[in-house]
Amino acid sequence: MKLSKTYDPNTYEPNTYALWEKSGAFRPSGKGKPFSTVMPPPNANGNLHIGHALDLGLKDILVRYKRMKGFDTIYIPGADHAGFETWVVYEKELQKQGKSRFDFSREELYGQVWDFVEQQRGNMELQVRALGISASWDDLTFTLDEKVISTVYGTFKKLWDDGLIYRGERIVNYSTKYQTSYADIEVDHRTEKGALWHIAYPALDKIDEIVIATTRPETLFGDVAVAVHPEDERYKHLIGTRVMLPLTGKEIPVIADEYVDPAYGTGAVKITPAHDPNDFEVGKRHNLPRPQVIDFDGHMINVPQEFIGLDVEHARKRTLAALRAEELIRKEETIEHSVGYDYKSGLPIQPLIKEQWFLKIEPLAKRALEAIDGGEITFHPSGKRHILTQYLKNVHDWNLSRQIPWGIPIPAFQNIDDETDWVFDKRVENKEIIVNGATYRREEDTFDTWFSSGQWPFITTDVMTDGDLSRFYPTDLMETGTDLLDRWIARMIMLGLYATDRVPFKDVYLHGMVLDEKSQKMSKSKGNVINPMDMVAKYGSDALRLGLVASRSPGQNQAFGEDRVIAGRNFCNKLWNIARFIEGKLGESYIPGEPKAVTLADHWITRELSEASKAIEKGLLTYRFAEASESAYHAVWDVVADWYIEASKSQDNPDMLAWVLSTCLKLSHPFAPFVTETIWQTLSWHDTILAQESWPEAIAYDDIAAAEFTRVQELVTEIRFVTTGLPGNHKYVLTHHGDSLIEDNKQLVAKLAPVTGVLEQESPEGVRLAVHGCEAWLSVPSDILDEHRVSLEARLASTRKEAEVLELRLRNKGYVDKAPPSLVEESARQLEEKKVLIEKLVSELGLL
RNA sequence: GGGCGCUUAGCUCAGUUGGCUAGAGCAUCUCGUUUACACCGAGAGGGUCGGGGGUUCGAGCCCCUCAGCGCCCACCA
Repeated sequence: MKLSKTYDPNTYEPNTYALWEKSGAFRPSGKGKPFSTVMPPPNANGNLHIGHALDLGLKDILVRYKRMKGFDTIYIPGADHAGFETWVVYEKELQKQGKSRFDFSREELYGQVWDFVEQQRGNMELQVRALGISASWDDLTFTLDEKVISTVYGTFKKLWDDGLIYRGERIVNYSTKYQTSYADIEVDHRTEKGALWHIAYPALDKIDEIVIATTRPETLFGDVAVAVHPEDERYKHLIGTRVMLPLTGKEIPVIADEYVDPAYGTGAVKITPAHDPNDFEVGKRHNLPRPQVIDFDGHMINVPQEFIGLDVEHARKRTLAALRAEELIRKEETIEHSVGYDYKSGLPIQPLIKEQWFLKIEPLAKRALEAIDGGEITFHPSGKRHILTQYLKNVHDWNLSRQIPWGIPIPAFQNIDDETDWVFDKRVENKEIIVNGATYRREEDTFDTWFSSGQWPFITTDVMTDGDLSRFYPTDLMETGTDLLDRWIARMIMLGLYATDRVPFKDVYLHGMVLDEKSQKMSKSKGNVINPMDMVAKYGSDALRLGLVASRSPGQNQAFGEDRVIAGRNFCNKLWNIARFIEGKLGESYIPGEPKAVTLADHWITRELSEASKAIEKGLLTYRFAEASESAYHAVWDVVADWYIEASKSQDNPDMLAWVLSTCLKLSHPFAPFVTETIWQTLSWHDTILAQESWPEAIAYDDIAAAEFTRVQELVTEIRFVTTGLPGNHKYVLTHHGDSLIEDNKQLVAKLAPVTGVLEQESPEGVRLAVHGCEAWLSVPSDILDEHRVSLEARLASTRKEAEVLELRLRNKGYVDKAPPSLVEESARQLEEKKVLIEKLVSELGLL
């Protein structure tokens, strides 16, 4: 097959992927030790972003490597219904149509979103393929698949039976825009400047007063008490008395509670149980009522007429104005405080009381901590472990309820005659069910998406039903973004341990965010988002993968450099041209024989590729992807292309050439799957699939011959250095005085180095080459030798300095006594080499 | 209020049990159409590893300290 001059990825990638799929290359082989990883399911109706390309690509590198190493390998793909995210998108669609969620029943909405998602579901999966991800598509799991729902219900039932699920009225983080509650973790806390108002609440005697401090004056209508610290001398006399709640004519008690910090504000706090989590707790302790004054849509209720219906912001202004009019504001100070925002809408989160389903997290968190502390899970980078344990130590009960229709319905029913009587039942397609003669009405809320995602590893491997894939659990690797550490990783560990008694994965690898070229976070609003598919179209899928992986360390956010993608593209082209050269050399009718190292270059390349293979494996097994890919890059480019191919032009060995090519392809395959497979398919001497080939085996070589080649390299490099340093673009004759290495490798040297010939002479003349391993001269005429003197002198000076450093080191008793002997030997050897060079340089300068 | 991370060549970054004469890609300079590749080849320049102190035979790597950036967590009104 004739290959074009440059590799054009777009011509080959789709066909190559189709070949893989058709041949079943990505299905687990059923042979060997299992190796598994699970894809963090991308949003089914979304598009992949650059972070996905990194995320999916890193795992794929390892998966492809393990497959080649003979593991029974599976990469389980997924698609996420992305409950809330998708719902927000769909609700916008509804708005465009002039409709709202209240126009439909839950079933209708669910059906509509299902169709909406179904329409564009293919995109994401096509994009994953375009990235060359070797996923086992037959095992694709969508987060609303039957098996997901049944497993989630099974876990919920177990939690319910174990008394870990409870329904409670609590302060929840509520998005008034999207009309649903959030988990703590979904609230975006921002530190900002705000005002702290000191407001006087008059005592009943109208003479005394108590001044409270608040950032939220509009909630005073919901106040049920003023709290002070029990030991606070300033207020002790007021404890137990009543004060007037401004603007309302209500009387509220002054109570004592340890929660109050006497040093903050005025040391007196208004207590609003319905709109502040702390106040809620105080209210509970003191058995206070909890009137709600802000409604779920963010407007004022149960307040004096003039405030009814105002949104929070206006209510605040009007309340302050009214207080000012009554001269009750004593002070206004500016403070820094933290405000919770809706991460989606950017509006403030309202703490509101709502009855929700909660999961008692403590026992689960405790068990997760034990597993982590017991070393059952390894983290890369290891430091992230502490972030997780810190989270697990402080985590609060998890609110599982979401008031959105797009999700897994909570399988609970409420007795219509007894609102405290709830039963677990999976018949969620019914609005009402009869149990023991009583009618129960269905819960309308759905689960937080993370409740099902948190069970992903054991759902996708069918552990609970002991299915075919259960051998892949626990999975070997969980690789995802650092941002998902608590919201996802923590929950998978907790729920995995709870449901299966085993950790869901052995290793966690966390990558950092892919930032834009200027190290800024990518965001739609900044317009700096890089679409991975654009990169694939421009440079090819492999180039993108190589570019993303290069020089990237775990857990570290890092800028995206198109430079690196270009370097990746060039690497693919390099491979392509190595193949063109070798295939051209071998011809269409080549029949492979046993590769056997014959020439010095053969021995050397065998050694180099065997070392490269080891370096790549070591890199991959320690999750140092960048180092591994660099090893492959270096082996292909600097070793094979720059030296071996060139050397083969003077002495070739077809079977070795074929072996070198296939070894290059195998070693590079995890990092550049498309181009390597494409080339593999052009090889005339076999019809296998590279993705299913085994990792290269080392072949025998002679150490001495390999070392001799490196001496030839040193000689060649020196000739090149000297020649380019001289004026004019002349080539010279290389002469020597019975040096067998040079004499035996005349043609090789002449091929690699810019010389007009290699001659053996009785008394060689010209520049004596400062090379350690051999004795040679370059026939430079004396009139241009002077030009060489300057560089020679510089060379001598720096070599002397280096020798001096080595000498000092070896004279240092501490070094000789304490450093490892091999290191001392190495230094001594280096010093000897330097001395030889100095001697040569000195004699050369003397000749000039 | 807690925790984490970063500061290494012009740019983006590697550098994990301390042994480095500190690397890569891109950029720069010089030369080059040699039977694959200009998405190329050969060669070169460029860094007191943020500042200061310490431990050590030896520190980019460990400890202390200062400075500058960034991120995460948190129910103090």
